[in-house]
Amino acid sequence: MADALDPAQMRTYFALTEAVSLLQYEVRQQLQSEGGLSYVQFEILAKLSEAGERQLTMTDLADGVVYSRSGLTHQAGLLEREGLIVRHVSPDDQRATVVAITKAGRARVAKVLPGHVRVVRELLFESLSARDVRTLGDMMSRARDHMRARPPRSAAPRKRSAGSAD
Amino acid sequence: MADALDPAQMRTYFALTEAVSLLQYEVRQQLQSEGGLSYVQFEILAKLSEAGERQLTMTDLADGVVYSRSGLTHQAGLLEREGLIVRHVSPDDQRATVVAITKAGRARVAKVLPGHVRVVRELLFESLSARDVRTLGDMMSRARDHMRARPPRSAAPRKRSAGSAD
DNA sequence: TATTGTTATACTCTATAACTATA
DNA sequence: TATAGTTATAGAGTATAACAATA
Repeated sequence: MADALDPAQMRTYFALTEAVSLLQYEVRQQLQSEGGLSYVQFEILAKLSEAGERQLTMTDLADGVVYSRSGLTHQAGLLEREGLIVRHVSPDDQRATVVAITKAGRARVAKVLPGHVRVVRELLFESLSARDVRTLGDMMSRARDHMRARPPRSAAPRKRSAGSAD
Repeated sequence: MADALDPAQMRTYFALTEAVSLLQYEVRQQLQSEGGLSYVQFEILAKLSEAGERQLTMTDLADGVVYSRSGLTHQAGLLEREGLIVRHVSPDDQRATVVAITKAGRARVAKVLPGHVRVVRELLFESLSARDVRTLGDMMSRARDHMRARPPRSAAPRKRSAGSAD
């Protein structure tokens, strides 16, 4: 029977998806109610925050988020309209668009971050010991790297390398 | 500094969300391409499958999935139109709607399940030992129970108990 | 009066395809 | 010719509010 997971795997898979789903639900509620941000918008702002001096292009951003270019353009448009980011043509490559977070953008992140952290801490970390946190981090880092390394089975997710084999 | 997670927590949180996000993305792709099902639709069918003889109402279903009633009605409508489920008035309570999976519904689940399991196994479990699976299952079960037990902070998620406070 | 579920509606998210401009 | 990004557009998902029917 190849098309079944063993009981332990089933239990783990369900617990994982359910826990993460509950966590995501709360996180989204918090970001929306306290900062008027969708999760994706928060992710974009957070990435720009982290970047510091480094100039990020639209492609760099799309790289992190699992997202289509047009979707990112749309979200960037919304954020720009709110004055949270600015876009300008890259001096290095006229085709590229450099995205930067504004002061207002940083302020917005600062506004929602405490609540965000509070939710994550109360929901997720409150039930985990320091040792659990390390163990979970190790496992998930490994899993993430494994998934990232895995080449897409069939359709290339038009990320950067266009699949000529198709 | 209460509004920050320690480095280990940050790493764990990011790894967890990123890994799960990658996994969900692949799972969704697979369900859509192999069975024309959204994840929510698959969840509904899976729940009905598991239920066996037990009769589930719309409310029972909404209970499992984090979902509004109208959203569930919408999805149930789509599934019924495809002949994958049937709905009829409950004999016990005339207000309630009993939902049941059809033969075609079971067939659809059987059709997508192997691929679903394959994705989960290849992406998630391939990088985890049997011991990891148990450990992860324990932690996530604990976290899930903790989150389920937690009363909503402010707005009651109109599930069943209507919040009279506010 | 409270509960179950549906309907109408509107809004957001996301992706595809066509397009422009630059390398 | 390939790449970066935008635009137009269309479809799916989700939620709110108003509603009907039953408990």
